[in-house]
This record gives sequence, structure tokens and C-alpha cells, in this order.
Amino acid sequence: MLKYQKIAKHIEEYIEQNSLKQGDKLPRLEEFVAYFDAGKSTIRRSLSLLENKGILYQQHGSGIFVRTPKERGYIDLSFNRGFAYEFSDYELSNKLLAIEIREATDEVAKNLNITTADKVHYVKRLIFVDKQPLCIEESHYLVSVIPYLDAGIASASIFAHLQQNLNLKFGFSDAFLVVDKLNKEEAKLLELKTGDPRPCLINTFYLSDRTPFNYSNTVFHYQQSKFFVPVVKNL
Amino acid sequence: MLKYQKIAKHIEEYIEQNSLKQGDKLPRLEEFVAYFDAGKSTIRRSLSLLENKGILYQQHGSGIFVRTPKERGYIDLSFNRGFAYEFSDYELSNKLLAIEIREATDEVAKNLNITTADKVHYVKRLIFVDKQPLCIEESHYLVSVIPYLDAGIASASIFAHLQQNLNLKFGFSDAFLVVDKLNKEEAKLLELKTGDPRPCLINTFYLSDRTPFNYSNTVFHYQQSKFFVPVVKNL
DNA sequence: CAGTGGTCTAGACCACGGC
DNA sequence: CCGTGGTCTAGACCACTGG
Repeated sequence: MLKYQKIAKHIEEYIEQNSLKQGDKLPRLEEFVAYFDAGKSTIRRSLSLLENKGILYQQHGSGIFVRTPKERGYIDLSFNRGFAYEFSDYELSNKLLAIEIREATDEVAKNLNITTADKVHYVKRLIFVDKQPLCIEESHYLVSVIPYLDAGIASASIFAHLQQNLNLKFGFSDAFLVVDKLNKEEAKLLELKTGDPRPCLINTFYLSDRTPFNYSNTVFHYQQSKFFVPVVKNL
Repeated sequence: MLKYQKIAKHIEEYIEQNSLKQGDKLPRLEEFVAYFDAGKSTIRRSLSLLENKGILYQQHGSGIFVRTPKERGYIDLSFNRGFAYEFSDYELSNKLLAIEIREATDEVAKNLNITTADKVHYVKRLIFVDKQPLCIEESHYLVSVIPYLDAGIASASIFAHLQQNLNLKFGFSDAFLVVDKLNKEEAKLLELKTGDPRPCLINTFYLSDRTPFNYSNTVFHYQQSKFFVPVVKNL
């Protein structure tokens, strides 16, 4: 973990542990510099990271103040390597509905930059928070990148597996949110009705070398999902 | 406009004008430094800004590459000072449905950090893209911050007015997206049916001195709205 | 191992806020 | 006017990529 990330984490924990609230003033930049024995730029980077996470605000000429916009259980749209983290206070579980190797459909092929002759792992999971269905995730992993995948791996965090066991590095992702209506099957899984609102997050994930390796659609239970929208500062 | 912003703009226009595509390689960092006569850190800041906007990717040890995830007409959830910019290729118009001074409701009072005895400008607008209804915006402006508001101002960009005429500076905002079902009135305005999906963006805007001055709910036409989700890099 | 991006620092100077 | 953040630079050193 990098210095500026450690410092950010430290400051975040400090806010948490002292249960600071919206509007509370934090120490001056200079004090952070002295306390963490870091350069001014490093501290600013840590603070800007936290600012983009929405937990503080740096007011020019005045000071640094705490913000607390989020409630528990919001899905953070900005840090989308799975939402496990955001629900860390809750019990997350999932049921594996399907896992098999398929040829890519047109849609998948287009997004993974392959042909329909290429093979993908198709994984379908129903994810629960506190026993309530949260979302249906249909995910396509390139077999040429992830040769082996089984039920055991798919039931846990697939991303963690990629990182830890295959030594693959995540690069970036494209993400879109579209809203439509549930079909019969989706409604049944989410314990809703056909035609009910269907928020769907469409993701394409790329490795650090810019190879797309995963394309997924996640259909959320509209009543369970409140999305937190990051307000990115132009740092 | 700051140096790093000018440079970012310049690079973005360069990509646009030369119609560079996904995967195209850009000049090396060093070359940008020389070309723009700037420090390395400044160039990195410009590039990181563009990276967070999703239009390029910096690959460690390898180079800087173009990305083009967005199609036209996507609503960018990250830069939410109105979405006028994102639709710049389209004809945007709006119909003023209501403008009046009201006492704050509980919900509004809570979010603007005032009491229900305080007054707000209530503005309701129906916004169109290319004559099609896009969204219904219900907005509450603190009268103590914006003393005067009329139909002429409300029909144009209210935010631009605040900045240019009242010399108010925008600070940050809280934003959430929730999905529910349309009521009868909303459905009629959006030319949809009662019970159809109802994506709604809930915003609280703050001035640079951390005073909340606006609380708004924007209900979108679900078929017209695809939301682009920024993937914020931990810069 | 050469090429290219990433982290971090020290410090000069600027700009905003509030007394 | 002073205190506090913000911009920008030059440069040392690190880390990843790919031939």
C-alpha cells in the first residue's frame, strides 16, 4: 500500500473512531504534514482521495471539514470492483445459478473484443444481503484469460481469486446504468413482479494491459438499491 | 482557467479532432512536458483528469492510450452541475411548470439544514432533448441565498445565473440515484404509463463555503436515460 | 535493460476567507 | 493582514512493460 493511501486510510479511521460529524473541522494541512512526516503534495493527495470519496471537503482559505453524505447500504458507483466492501456491515451471500463454458454471443463478443467463436465462462449468481435478494449477476469471463473456473471459486469473490491466484492486475472499467422492466424470470428471482423497475449495471472490466476480460450485467432489486453517485473533483 | 485544465482541454480536443479511437497511442509524457512547457506533475494532473473522465488510460511502463467508452447522449453522473454539457450535440429545451416561493417541507428543510419556517424558491421544470421529454426537475433554492428568481432566469440555466450574476461559487454536492415507479402525473408529463420505472436523481448542492443552497429531485424518462458511471482512479 | 509511467519531496508563489 | 488551501515546478528515485 502506498504512502498516500495509508495516510488516507489513517485519516478515514480517525474520523470514524472519533465519530466526527458533518461540518466538524479537521487539523490543518500543515499539521498532517508534520504528523505523518510527509510532503505537502502527498498529504494533499490523501485528502483529495478522501474528498472524492465524499467524506471530507477542503475549503480554500478556511480549513478541512468532515462530510457524511452516505447512509449504510448505499451502492457506491465509483469503486466498482464488486460491492462487497460497501455492504461490509451486512451479511452478503450468494447462490450460484449457472456456471458453464459457452461461445460468446454477439453482445459479449463485441464488448470483449473477440469473435462469437471464442469461449467464455458464463456465471450467473443471485446475491443476497441479509437473506434478501439484492441482484442477479450474469458475468462472462474470457477463457483465454481465466482458463479455469469452478463452483467453489464462483461462489466466493471471483475478483479476489483473479488477483491472488492468477496474479492478474485490474486496470479500469466501463460502466453504465440503464433502467427497464423486469421479465418474468428476473421478477421471480428477486421476489418482485414482472414489469417492475429493473435497474441494470452494465460493466466491462479490463486488465492493466488494457485487455477486456469480463463483461457483466447486474440487475438490481429496485427497492434494495440506492446508488451513491461520486462527485469527482477535478484534481 | 488553470494551466492543467487548459492542457487537458487541449489534449481532449486533439483526440477529438484527429478522431482517435480506442487503443490509439498518445505521445509520451515527456513529449507533453516539452510541448506544453509544463512540469511533469502538471501534465500528470491533466492526464489523470482525462483518465477519470474515461477518455484515456495511462498504462504503467507502456504508454498512454485512448478510450472511448461513451456514446452520445449518456448522462454523466460524475460532473453534475446540470447535464447541459453532455447533451451539447442535441437541442435541449425546457418548459417551466411552476415557480413560487414556499415554506420548506420536512424533507427539504432536513436537506438544506433549515427549518420548515424558512422559505425556498420552488421550481418545477420539464426538460426536453430534441422535443422528447427527458426529465422532470423539482428544485428548491434557499431564498436567503438567492433572494430573487423569475421565470426568465428559471427557463435558462439557473446555475449559470448564480455564478455569473450573483457571484456565488459552487462547492460540492451529494447525489443519489434511486429507482421506483411513476405516479400518474409524472407518467403524463413524460408520456409514459403509471407504474413505469422511475429513475430519480436526488441532489443537494453546496456553495464553496459549505452552505447547502439547493435540493432537487430529477425524475428521468427511463428509456431516454442511460447513465455513464465514472470509474474514479485513486489519484 | 532501455523506455515509460508512478510516487514523493521541498519549496516558491498564488488565492481565498475571515477577523 | 494573517492563516490556510491551491497551483506549479524540478528532480530524485521507484516500478512496470516489453523486446
